[in-house]
Amino acid sequence: MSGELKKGTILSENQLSAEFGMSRSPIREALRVLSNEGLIELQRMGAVVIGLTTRDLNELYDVRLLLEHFVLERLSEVNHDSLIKKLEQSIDQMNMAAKYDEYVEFAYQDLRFHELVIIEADHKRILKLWESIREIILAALLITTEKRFRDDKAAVLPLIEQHHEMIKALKSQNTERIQDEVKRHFEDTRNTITASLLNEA
Amino acid sequence: MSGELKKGTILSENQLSAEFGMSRSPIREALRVLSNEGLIELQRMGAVVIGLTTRDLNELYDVRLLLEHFVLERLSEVNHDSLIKKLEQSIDQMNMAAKYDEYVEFAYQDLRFHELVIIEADHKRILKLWESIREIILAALLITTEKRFRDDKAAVLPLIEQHHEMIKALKSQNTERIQDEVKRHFEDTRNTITASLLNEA
DNA sequence: TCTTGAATACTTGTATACAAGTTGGTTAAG
DNA sequence: CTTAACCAACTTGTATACAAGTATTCAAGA
Repeated sequence: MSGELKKGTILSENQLSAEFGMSRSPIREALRVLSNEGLIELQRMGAVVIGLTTRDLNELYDVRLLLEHFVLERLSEVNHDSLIKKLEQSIDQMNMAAKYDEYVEFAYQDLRFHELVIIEADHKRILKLWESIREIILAALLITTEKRFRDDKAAVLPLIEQHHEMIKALKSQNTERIQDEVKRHFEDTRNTITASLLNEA
Repeated sequence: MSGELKKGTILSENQLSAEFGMSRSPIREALRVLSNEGLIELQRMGAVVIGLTTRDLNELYDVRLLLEHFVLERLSEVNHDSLIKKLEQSIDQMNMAAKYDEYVEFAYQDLRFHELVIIEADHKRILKLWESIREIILAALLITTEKRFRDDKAAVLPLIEQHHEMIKALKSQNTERIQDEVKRHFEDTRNTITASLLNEA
């Protein structure tokens, strides 16, 4: 995802196990995981690195929006005080992370915020789908957030603000308002992520 | 899924490799796959079998509907003659399968029908999600279809009819009609599958 | 009787070995 | 010069070996 491995590169289990000083077994498992995430494609001989195109990132965000839309549809009409408390805590930690330039922590809290919402829906199958894209989204957020912190630190504030807006919308228990707010937020991150990831790749 | 392994049963790699006369490596991979599908849960020692509840099956159908809804939203306004031709072919094969009591072929064509629609959307990430539930849905269809063929063969006809209706709706290029038809079809299968699977489990 | 502890028989994770098959290059023949 | 065939160096999939850690059982002592 960082672009370190160029699209089309062929990875072999032997080569990787030598490179990382471990045996083929854990490498093999890692390759399966990456394949499930769609980052590599397993073929007869060797695993080929799939480059991330703008389209791929858009598709990733299609799925994020799809999942979160579904989840919020279920949550919107109920009161979720304990969820909101956790979300506020997460935002507080984002602020702390921004203050002390801890971009890893910031990215993690951003992910955490959305994950909390999904978990709240209490839907095993949806949670599985989330888990299947969780790592790749975390990776995207890490790369993007690092870049954001480095290039334009002030750009972090509107991001935090958007999460505040989502909480406000949640409190209103107005389904439409909630969905709008989430959609707007995702459009925003979608653009930022696409821009930073494709620069590096 | 057939209920052969009761909920809570603990599977060990050693035990399974002995039982199936193969080494731990392929068993291990199989367990990962089952874990990704949510049929077992990997814990520190042993993998525990997750029983399928009514709720689990409903959740599975939530996801099917979610995916197909998303896909059809994208397809509905365009003309898809080649897709429709393939879908009609699939229905023909369902009819053949019904005629000659080939329930495996029937179940496969049922799956195929919906898979064709998803493939047509040409969306990598959505296709990955589909692939992650494909096997479990096929298993469900196989069990259900076998039971349907055995108990009440005539019940197969409305099922075929529903697929016809979906094609008609697709031809109309009326988004709302398409979505309604798919929803109705899924409600139907959802109930049938829930009923047959829980009897056996 | 209950608790504690040690031994044993499991478990998984990783490393290595081997078999079967694919790819690519080099050599020999036409 | 081209083509075909063989060989060598790779590949993955599976089997096996080993190390580290965990659960359970049984016995001994409080």
